[in-house]
Amino acid sequence: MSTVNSLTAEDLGSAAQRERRKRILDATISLATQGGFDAVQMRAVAEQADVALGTLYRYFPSKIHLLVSALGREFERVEAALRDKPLPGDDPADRVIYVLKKTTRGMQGDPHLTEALTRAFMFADASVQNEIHTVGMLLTSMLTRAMHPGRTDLTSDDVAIARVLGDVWLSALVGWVTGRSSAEEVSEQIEVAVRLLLR
Amino acid sequence: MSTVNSLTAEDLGSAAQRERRKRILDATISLATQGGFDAVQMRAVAEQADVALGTLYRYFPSKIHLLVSALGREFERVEAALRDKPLPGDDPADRVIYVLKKTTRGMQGDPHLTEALTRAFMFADASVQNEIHTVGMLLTSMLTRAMHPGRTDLTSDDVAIARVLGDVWLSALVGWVTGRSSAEEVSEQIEVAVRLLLR
DNA sequence: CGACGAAGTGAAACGTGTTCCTATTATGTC
DNA sequence: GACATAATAGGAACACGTTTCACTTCGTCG
Repeated sequence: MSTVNSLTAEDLGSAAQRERRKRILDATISLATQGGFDAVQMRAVAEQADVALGTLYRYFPSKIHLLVSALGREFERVEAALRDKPLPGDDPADRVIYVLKKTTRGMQGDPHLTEALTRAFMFADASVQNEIHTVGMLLTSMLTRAMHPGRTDLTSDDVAIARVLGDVWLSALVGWVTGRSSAEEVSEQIEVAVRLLLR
Repeated sequence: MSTVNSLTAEDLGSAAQRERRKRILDATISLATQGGFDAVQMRAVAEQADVALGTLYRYFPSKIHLLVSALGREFERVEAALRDKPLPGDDPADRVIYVLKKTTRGMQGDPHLTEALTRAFMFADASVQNEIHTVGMLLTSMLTRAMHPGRTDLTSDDVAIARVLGDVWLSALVGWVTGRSSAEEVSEQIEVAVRLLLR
């Protein structure tokens, strides 16, 4: 494999290494929360994580890898939190709207963090494929579960709809992050897309 | 107005200035075509456009402004080319697919250029609002025209659908640019979205 | 024509992502 | 415990976007 990858938690043998990785991601989230994309400076991350710059680059080969990995970890938390409880809402549309809006509200509560993670996600190129794929799968599976809780045999249309909804949600988020649309507009865009797609 | 803006063609009084602006955008497109986002280096653009670096920054306050402005100019060309001829296809779905696929094919013929412009569009923040807005309007109007040629009274659903389609198209393009999906997958994503939305 | 302000030039300098190199420290093996 | 290997620290150096500044050129007005 010639792709440059971030070291995942499983790759790391020793507890000290997992601990280092965690400190790095914590520092990333902390800096991103305070000042957004620009505040996540590699030297600052290294210092706050108490790690040398070279070590940081050994764990994450670029700032983008670092931020997308952090996004992945956050998304896993969200997905895990949603996985267990049953979702409110009587039909797929209601449940999907619930999930997307709840997630959106969560992100809007942390504008800087959201800005940093979204920008990174959008700027990522092919070398970040793995990390991106992780996030994409989590998003799709959150949406399909909301559409059909507990169902394992999804039609290709189900998956296609989930994908389109994911696209719309991401675009809306980018619009919000970049100051082009308000929180209400994001909400509305999601509702409209859901209404158009889930009947 | 406190926003930092690119100088638009209309702002520029003298012919020499319009000429400079054109040279800058030409150089941008040329470099982007050869080597993509990374190859569009501000010093290189300035040199190729035969303009001082400071002047380049006076015309376009950042690399992102520069690239999004270039995207706007390219989009205007495409939109103008489509505006006049009648579109093939008997129903809205066929015509929308025609427009999106034709545009997509055009962009895929110039992978580096597409990569550069798409990355810039996705990375743009609030300070690029105006330039982004131009592009967004062109895209929406291309799509609504494809849906209902010649119609002026569009329903809010028409606009909403066009917007969702635009989102899907952009996401698909980002996926392609970043090596996550193939040209066929982009095609397919578009068709699926159109099929789901236009009935 | 001459003066004055705006626009353009050229080059230096700064900030931050990234790379590289050497010395030091952990880690695992016999 | 001694050694080989890998991982980390520490820091210099490089690349490119961006800023700054002193100077020159251009266009316009009196």
